[in-house]
Amino acid sequence: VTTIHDVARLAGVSIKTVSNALNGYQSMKPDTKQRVLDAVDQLGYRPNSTAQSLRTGRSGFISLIIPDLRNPYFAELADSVMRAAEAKQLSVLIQQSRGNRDRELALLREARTGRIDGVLFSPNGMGEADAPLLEAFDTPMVLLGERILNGPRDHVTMKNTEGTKAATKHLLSRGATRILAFGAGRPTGSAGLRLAGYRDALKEADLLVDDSLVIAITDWYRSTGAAAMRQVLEDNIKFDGVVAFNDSIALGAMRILQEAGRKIPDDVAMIGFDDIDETRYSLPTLSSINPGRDEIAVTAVACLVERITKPDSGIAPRRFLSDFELIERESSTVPARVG
Amino acid sequence: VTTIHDVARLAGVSIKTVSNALNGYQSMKPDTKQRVLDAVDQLGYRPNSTAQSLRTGRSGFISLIIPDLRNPYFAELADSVMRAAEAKQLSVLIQQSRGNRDRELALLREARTGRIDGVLFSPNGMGEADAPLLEAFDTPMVLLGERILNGPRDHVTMKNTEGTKAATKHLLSRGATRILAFGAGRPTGSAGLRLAGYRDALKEADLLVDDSLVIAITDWYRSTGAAAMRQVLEDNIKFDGVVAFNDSIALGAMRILQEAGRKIPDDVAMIGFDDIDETRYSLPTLSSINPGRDEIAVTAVACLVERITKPDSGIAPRRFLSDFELIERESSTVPARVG
DNA sequence: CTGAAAGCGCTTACAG
DNA sequence: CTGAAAGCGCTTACAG
Repeated sequence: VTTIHDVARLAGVSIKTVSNALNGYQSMKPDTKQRVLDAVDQLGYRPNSTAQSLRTGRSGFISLIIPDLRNPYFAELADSVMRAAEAKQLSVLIQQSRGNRDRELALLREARTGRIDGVLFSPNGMGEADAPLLEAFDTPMVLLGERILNGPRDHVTMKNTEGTKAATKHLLSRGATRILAFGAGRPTGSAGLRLAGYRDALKEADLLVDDSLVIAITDWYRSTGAAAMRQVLEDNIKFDGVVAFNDSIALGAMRILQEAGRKIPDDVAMIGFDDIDETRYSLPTLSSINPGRDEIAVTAVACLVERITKPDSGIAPRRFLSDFELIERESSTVPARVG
Repeated sequence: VTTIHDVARLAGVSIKTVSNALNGYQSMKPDTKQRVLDAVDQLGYRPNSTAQSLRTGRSGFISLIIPDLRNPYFAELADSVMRAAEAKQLSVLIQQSRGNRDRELALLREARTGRIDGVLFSPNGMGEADAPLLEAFDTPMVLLGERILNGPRDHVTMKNTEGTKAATKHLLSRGATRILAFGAGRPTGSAGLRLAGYRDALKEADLLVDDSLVIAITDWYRSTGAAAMRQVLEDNIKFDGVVAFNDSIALGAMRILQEAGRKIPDDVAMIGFDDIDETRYSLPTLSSINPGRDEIAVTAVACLVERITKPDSGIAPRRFLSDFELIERESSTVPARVG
């Protein structure tokens, strides 16, 4: 392999001059610089980034710890984060915790071995009670998601409550009167926050919450959404709108409704949450709340970069909420477009 | 930060002894070792992996270059690769080429800066014609996918032809007589190979290929599958089976069929290809060809590790084909299970 | 504007 | 069984 010494020798300068020419520090005599650059080209020299890393203390890597890449939401988040990081010349190391608390802790510990400049952490196994543990990790860190809301770290998340509130109002404005809150479950985390938004919207419209319309679903997959909707139909619950707390359960429910002969949006108007790619491909396409994934990614990366570059700025943990956007698609359009 | 020198000082030994104790080389006096380990614990010392990397010439990172993480097939491949790599103590750096040839070349070049031990490359922008270019990269590399079949590198892929052949025979054995080859397109790559399998199966059954049953779809998404199926219905083509060349187009087509009142599998039996997670959640669940993604991942990683550890073994490029498995689900079951 | 030298934190022949 | 020292390939004060 060719090193900086080979280049220096060929160009007839010291290695310092090679380094300067490549990194653009200081002003140099133009022809010296050119000679170096020519030598670099001729040898096909590429600086060894491990050595740069050891010397500068920066690797240019950040890690993104998420539960599972097979979950479309996280795959898309990862994509957004990679784009945001690229703009800052950072590479992203995706790590899957599989929702396992021990793995999360192990990954956090691993981040301290110097090959990673900072961590974007979306906890899943760890919860609010573990917040104090995070202080033990001196790695720059930004938290994502709703599992740890009051940790000792910067936190970037979305407007869960405002999002479902807007979704609910949207269906109300389309004439729906009996709307399912589809996906309630644990009182904490996203589910609780999103249910609160549903309640807020009804309250503002001077409507009472009918508890039989609040449908519990703990894990939010296509299959659990389908199963829950099957049960709703069996229980003969009357409804003309569905605010689903994520897109997957909405898509699962949609198929069941259609098989039962209910037209969407004519008989039942639907809206999901997350705005995953699939919502653009389903039939009908699914209205959804875009929680601002790109903004979350950009903000989180910017925050992390700040923590990395100013490790002891003494700035207290900050909270950021991205703006959401209601995306209207066929599933809640009146009158219904023909597919 | 604490370094190996701090540990050595506290334990009253040289840094070499600390290194030995941690890496388990050679036999050591047990109590010396214990003293070192105690010091490590007490200081919370973790070796700096960048320094290790510079010294040993290994980073423990491999990169996986894929077109797009938002494509479920690649998200799942990435997951499989990460598992396989973890078993070999390697971390995976996922890089998205977005199907762009220039980006692919840039990522390949970047891999030569020393922070990456080897590359798992699934070309998309680059094609067969670019195969010679790959020789310019001295990085250990294993090719995935069907874009470059005869490159100068190890290649791990799946039994495309055999898979669709089995799928087609499966539907024939279920009584289907007019089966769509759903997703033909470019003659090269997966589409061509999979169409060949369809033809093989018909030939073995002494059936002629009816060209009106060969449906062209260039890009394989849910939406393009839906559109193609709409067209098929409009054209009034008679059929009672669908061999889809991937799962996404099958899922898109499925919805259109159901909206048109066709029962699956009673009126139309269906099978896809890839066995993505979604096939387990759709209604009906979708039969599919599992192309052996885990085996591909394990083989590719093993191959790459061999190339990394024996860079000049002089072994010629090798080809591996994973075994496939036909997964029967509701969409091709006779008689139909009730969902 | 450029060179000689130190040092980032490790591992590993080389001695003893 | 362990220590002193070299060196992986860079960047960056320190001189000149």
